[in-house]
Amino acid sequence: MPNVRLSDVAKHAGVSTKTVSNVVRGYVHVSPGTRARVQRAIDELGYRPNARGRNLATGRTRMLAVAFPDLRIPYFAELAHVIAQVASESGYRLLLEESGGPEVERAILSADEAGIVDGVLFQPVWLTSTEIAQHRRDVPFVLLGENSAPLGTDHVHIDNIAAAVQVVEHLVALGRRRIAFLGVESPVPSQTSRLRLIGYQQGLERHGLRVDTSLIVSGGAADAGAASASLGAALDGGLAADAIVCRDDLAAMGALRALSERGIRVPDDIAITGWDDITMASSVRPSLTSIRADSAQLARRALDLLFERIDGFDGLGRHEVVGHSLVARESAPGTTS
Amino acid sequence: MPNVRLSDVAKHAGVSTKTVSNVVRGYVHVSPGTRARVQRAIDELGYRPNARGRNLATGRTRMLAVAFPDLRIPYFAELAHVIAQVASESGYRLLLEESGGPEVERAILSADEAGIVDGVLFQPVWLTSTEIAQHRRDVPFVLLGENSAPLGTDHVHIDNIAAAVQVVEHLVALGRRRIAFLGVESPVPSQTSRLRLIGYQQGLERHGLRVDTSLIVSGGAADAGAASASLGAALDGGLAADAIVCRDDLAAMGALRALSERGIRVPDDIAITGWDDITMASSVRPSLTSIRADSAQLARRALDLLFERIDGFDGLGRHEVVGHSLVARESAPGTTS
DNA sequence: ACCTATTTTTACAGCGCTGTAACTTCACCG
DNA sequence: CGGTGAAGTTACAGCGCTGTAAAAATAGGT
Repeated sequence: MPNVRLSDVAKHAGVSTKTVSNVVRGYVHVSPGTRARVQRAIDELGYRPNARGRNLATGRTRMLAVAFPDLRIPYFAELAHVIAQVASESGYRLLLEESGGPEVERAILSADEAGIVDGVLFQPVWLTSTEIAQHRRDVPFVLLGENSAPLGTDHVHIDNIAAAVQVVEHLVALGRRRIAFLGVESPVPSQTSRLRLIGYQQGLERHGLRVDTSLIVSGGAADAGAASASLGAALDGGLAADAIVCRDDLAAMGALRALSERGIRVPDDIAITGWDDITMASSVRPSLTSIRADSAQLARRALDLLFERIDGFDGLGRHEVVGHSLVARESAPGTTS
Repeated sequence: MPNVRLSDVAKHAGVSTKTVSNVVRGYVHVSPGTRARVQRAIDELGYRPNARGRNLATGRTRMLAVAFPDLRIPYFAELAHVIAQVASESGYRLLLEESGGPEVERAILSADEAGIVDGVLFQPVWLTSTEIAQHRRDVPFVLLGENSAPLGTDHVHIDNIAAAVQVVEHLVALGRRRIAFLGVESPVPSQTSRLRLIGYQQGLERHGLRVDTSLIVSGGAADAGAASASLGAALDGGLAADAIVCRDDLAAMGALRALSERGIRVPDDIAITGWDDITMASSVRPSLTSIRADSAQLARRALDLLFERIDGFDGLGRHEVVGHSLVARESAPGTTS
């Protein structure tokens, strides 16, 4: 059974192909009679519109790529979910692109094939703003996350520094004074970690606490196992802290494990905070105090900016900050609780 | 700057469009001289092949859809990651389709638009085999997971029943006798839960243990929070168990929390097993004994079957079983440890 | 130098659809 | 009852690429 085409339907219904197209597309100005006749032909022949033809004719695919480092990291998976939801409301589907390394990030930016997707949502981790700016790009894209973006590029993120300050203040309010930081990549910290560290530092300084580099533990970014090992080693090496700001929830979960193994109680002996508020954060014991980005808003804004670009907007890059909040849970309870 | 097309390159290089196409495609029979000349033209004009045109001409898109219930569930996110890896080795990209409900599952099966993807990997949860068989499908697809598949459809899965038996035997070897099961959906259990329950039951019977329905706790499938609540209520209601087989790792994590809240020690008082061996399983404390599907193999086989279908194979459905293993960890340690 | 076999290149006809612009039809009005 | 404008419909030219088949160029003998 050869595939049924628009023209077959047209012939069968005795109308022009364009009219069939109009019916399929739901164009308003089609008389009820014609519409019914065409619809019958469609049903009788079992016609299905072919997206490839349409894509070529319209120059659109109604697909967006989401380029995230690694879907196995819950934060990205959960964010992808939200983006998929919001995008589907506008009739867009999502193409997965796991970047997983600098080369792949570069490849995504300068994809040598056009026309696959209408736009890209990209969370760079390894690439710097300048490098991003250099790569030509024929597809509209919007950057997500903490990496600073070049002038011409849209960018949506939360205020990491402010959030980190907030975390420190939360801990200080709890009476903690020796506040460590866990999860800095080594030897080169990611931009994400950098910003969070800056906020951490600012938070300490704001309260007259000295920044003690021995309290900064590297290793274990977005990797609970590694975080557990790193923190474990640090603890065994004499790390004396009464709170730990973790770079992300996975690091925090690793921290929980390392502490539990050593009989250190959370939050009694050491308070812990995570970051991202992944679903799991509320289910572990103790549940994690964490920074939650307003991801619905993040997705909404990022897609709006992207859609504008797709529609031809070509102005300067817009940099948008979406809200975040500190969710206090057992690992570093609110002062009231 | 109007987009550069194949024909522009051809003109610029003084060759036919097909020759340019041959160069771009890496076709062997192109003389070095011509190839160089064309390549120069490509570089000079900044030409990028347009996928839409190619898709239409070839009738392929080199994209596959992965239709999973919910990416926020770590097992699916991690599986999607593996599939993406394997697929990309064959030059395929992945389109995300979160099914999230029976209607969407149905929509995915009988998608009324053709030509978006070359094939679909589908893990149905709500749809039954008969329903799946009824839906016409113009795109090749392969089913993943436990739901039984219709005769004409390929299907890759692990042996859930055997794995569940194995779990029970592991617990019995640990000396546990009152083995509960947590995470059955209510009122209608998913096929997944059904199979695991069957295996659970078989395992018990094999050791002369009575199946006690009061030990079967419903609620909390793939939802740690709900699992914690369900189990908590059961415990408070007098559930007396010395081991709990959880439907999945998320349920197990919920169980850990519920038990910890009540001061019940794991595994001393109650041993716990999970299922899926998500990344987190090894990082929580106690780490989770879990069933690990050989997901690399799962992805590999599923894609191979799918590729065969895409290449025109039209035989009966193949049903393949891939391996699994029980990973013993702290929550239900091996007898040797 | 001539013929055959092979490599390299080309012309051309689509793939299946939509945008444009123009055409036809029809209701409505003066 | 012709004129006007909107509603409904259509012909046609692509969108950018590749498959086919055949022509042109080259190589390999004798």
